[in-house]
Amino acid sequence: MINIFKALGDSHRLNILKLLTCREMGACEIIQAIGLSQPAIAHHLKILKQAGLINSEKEGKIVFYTLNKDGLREFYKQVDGFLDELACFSCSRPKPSPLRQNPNLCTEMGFDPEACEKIIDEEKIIIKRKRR
Amino acid sequence: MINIFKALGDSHRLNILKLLTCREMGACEIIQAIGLSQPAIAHHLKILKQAGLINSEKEGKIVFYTLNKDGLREFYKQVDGFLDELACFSCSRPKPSPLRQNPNLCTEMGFDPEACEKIIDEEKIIIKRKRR
DNA sequence: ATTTTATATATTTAAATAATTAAATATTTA
DNA sequence: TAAATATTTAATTATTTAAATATATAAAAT
Repeated sequence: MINIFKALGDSHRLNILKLLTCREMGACEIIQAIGLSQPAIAHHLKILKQAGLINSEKEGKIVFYTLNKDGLREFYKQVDGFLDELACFSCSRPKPSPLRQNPNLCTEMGFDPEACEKIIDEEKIIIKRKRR
Repeated sequence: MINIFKALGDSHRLNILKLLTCREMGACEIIQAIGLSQPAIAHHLKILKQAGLINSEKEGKIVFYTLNKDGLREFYKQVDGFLDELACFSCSRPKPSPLRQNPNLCTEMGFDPEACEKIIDEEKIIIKRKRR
C-alpha cells in the first residue's frame, strides 16, 4: 500500500491517471499531453504500472495504457481497511497517555513499555526500542 | 489530497499513525517507539499535522498527539470520490485511443487535440501542450 | 528476402531537485 | 536550571528529470 501512496504522491502521475479516465492512451499521447520528456513519462508510467494502477498493452510500435480497475478497487479496499483499523471509527475516545498521570515517565523509564512492544505493521516488524 | 498521499508515502509516518490507534501519545513516547532522533520525529509529526491526519494538544511541557478522525474520514471520502470519478466503475470499457485507427497520429499531428484540452485537475489547470 | 531507415518506447547515465536525517540551537514550561 | 519540543542548519539520501543510448517494430529501399 505504501508504494501506491508513493505513486499517488506526484502531480504528474495523478494527471496521467486522470487522463486515462474512461479511455486508453498511447504513450506518445501521454507524453505530449503532460509535456514532460519521453524518458520522464516512461519512468512515471513504470511506477504506476508497478503500483498496479495501470495496465499496458503493446500493439506494434505503440504501447497503450489504461487504468487498472482491479488494482484501483484493491487499493480502495486496502485504504478502507487501513483507515477502519486505524481510526477505529466505532470506538469512542483514544486511551490517554500514561504521561498524563506521570509526566516524568519519559525521563524516568523512557516510555510506556507495553506501547513499544506493539507490533506496528503488517510485516510483523517490531518497532525499534532503545535499551536502557 | 496529494499532500495526504505524500504524508502517507513514508513508512515512519505510517508507523506513527499505527501507534496512535485508539490512544494518544506524548511526542517523547513516539520518539522512543519509532527510534529516530527527536528532530526527525518532530518533522514527521509536523507533516502529519499539516496533512490533517493528527491532532496535537499541549499540556505543560508535553505535546500529546492523537489521530484526527475527522481528517481521516475526510481523506477517505476524497479517495472514494477520486477513485469513483477516475475508474468510473459503472462504465464498461475504456474508449480506444485514436492511434488504434491511425498509428501515425502521434507523428502527424502530435496527439488528439480534444484529449489535450481536457482539464485534468481540480485546480482547473489545463495540461501543457506543445505547439506546432 | 535482406538490408536500411524511421518511429515508439525503454533503459542508462548524470545532473538537478527534493526529502530525510542528525547535530546544534532556540523556545517553552516546570 | 532542567526537560520537552520546535526550528535551523548541513549532510545524506532518494526522486525527478533530460540527454544519450539501446531495443523493438514497422515501413521503405535494395
